[in-house]
Amino acid sequence: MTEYATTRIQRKNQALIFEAALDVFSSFGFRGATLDQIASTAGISKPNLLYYYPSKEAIHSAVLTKLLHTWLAPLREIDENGDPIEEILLYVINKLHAARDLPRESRLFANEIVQGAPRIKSILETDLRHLVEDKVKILSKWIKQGRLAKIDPYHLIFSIWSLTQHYADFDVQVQAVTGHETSFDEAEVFLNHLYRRMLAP
Amino acid sequence: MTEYATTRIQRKNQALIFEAALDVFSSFGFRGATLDQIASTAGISKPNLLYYYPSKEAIHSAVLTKLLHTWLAPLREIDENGDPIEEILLYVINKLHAARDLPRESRLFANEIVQGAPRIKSILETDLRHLVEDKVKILSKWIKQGRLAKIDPYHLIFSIWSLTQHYADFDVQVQAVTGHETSFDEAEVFLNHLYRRMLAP
DNA sequence: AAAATGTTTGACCGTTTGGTAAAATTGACG
DNA sequence: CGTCAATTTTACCAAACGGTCAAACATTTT
Repeated sequence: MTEYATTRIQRKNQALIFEAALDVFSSFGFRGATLDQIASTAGISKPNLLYYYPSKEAIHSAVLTKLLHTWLAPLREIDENGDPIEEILLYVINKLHAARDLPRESRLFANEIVQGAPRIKSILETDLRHLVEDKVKILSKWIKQGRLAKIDPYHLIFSIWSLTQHYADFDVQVQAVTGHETSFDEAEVFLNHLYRRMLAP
Repeated sequence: MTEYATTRIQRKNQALIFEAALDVFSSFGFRGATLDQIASTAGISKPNLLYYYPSKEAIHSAVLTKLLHTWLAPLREIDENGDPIEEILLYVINKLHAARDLPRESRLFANEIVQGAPRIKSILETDLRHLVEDKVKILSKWIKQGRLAKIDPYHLIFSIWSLTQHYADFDVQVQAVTGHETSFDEAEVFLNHLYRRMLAP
């Protein structure tokens, strides 16, 4: 057995810890989460938890970095060679479905960013920034070609983030105001109307 | 002097505490804020802080309830007798200016809501819900009269909240991606385009 | 100026928190 | 089965936390 192999037990526990950490961090933020809570959610003891990760920071960091890729995947898919409006709408709908299906991931990042992103600021300034720059170039080209309305491509991307993630991050408010479970079908109809109207050249 | 009078010193300290609490709670959330931090920001000692408020919860609650009215003021101003699109755009711009001028207030509520609004859920379900119901009626009437596009009025309101507050709540991300201070003028142009296009009957 | 009231502080308390040490237990494997 | 490494637990620690208390200090009232 080599130095870097992971045992069956390690894999099982790391998966348990990951799920528990995502649960707890997304619900209470970094500061609000406790190791005891993560440990008991994972069904293990606190010292056992710290056998797998050296510190609370390390757990948080592991969860954030592992999920960042998943979280940005839909944006990567915007294809230069596709139809502008359909490509953007596909992104919008993919992000909306992500808000519906992965609300914990959404809240994890929301919690971090609303408090100044102290632990992922550098990633936002490099990886995310480069990715957005790439896509902004494509959007700008489309606009120049007259295939999209003349809008600021940065704000277009921000609008998609805010409108879709709102249904995950502020779901309690949405439910409190409407009085029932959030209807993602209604949201989809609404966003479809919004973006088709806004983006038409 | 009557039983309920406030002295000069009380007024001064309560103002200091309020500012400090808003600063700290909006930056770190309820759990992340500490009494020591609030006290030292206010320039007083912790026991002195607790001379004015009985507990951390009480400070947080005082700040939240005092600001809720301010925070909802722009929505109240939507006027049944005005021009639909202009009334809505006025609300959008007012909310955007609130995000620019009162980012602490915005983040205070964002922090609370993203973690499930444990301390203001009941207010959201009553006061906020009733206010929104009122305005939804007006919007529905406008739509029925053919003066607005056929959209879900609830989602219209949610979209305004998310698009405007995004510039306050997720400002670090916006700045990390663009590389410069957030331009609220650009945001205003963008939102103006978005809502005029979307709302036209 | 004295008394009464209002304000501030240092010292302290019990609990929670992130984290550690070492022993005990379990599992892998020849 | 025995041995060695991997895993888990018990008991614990120091710091940070929300909060208390009684005494000191300041201000207002008589």
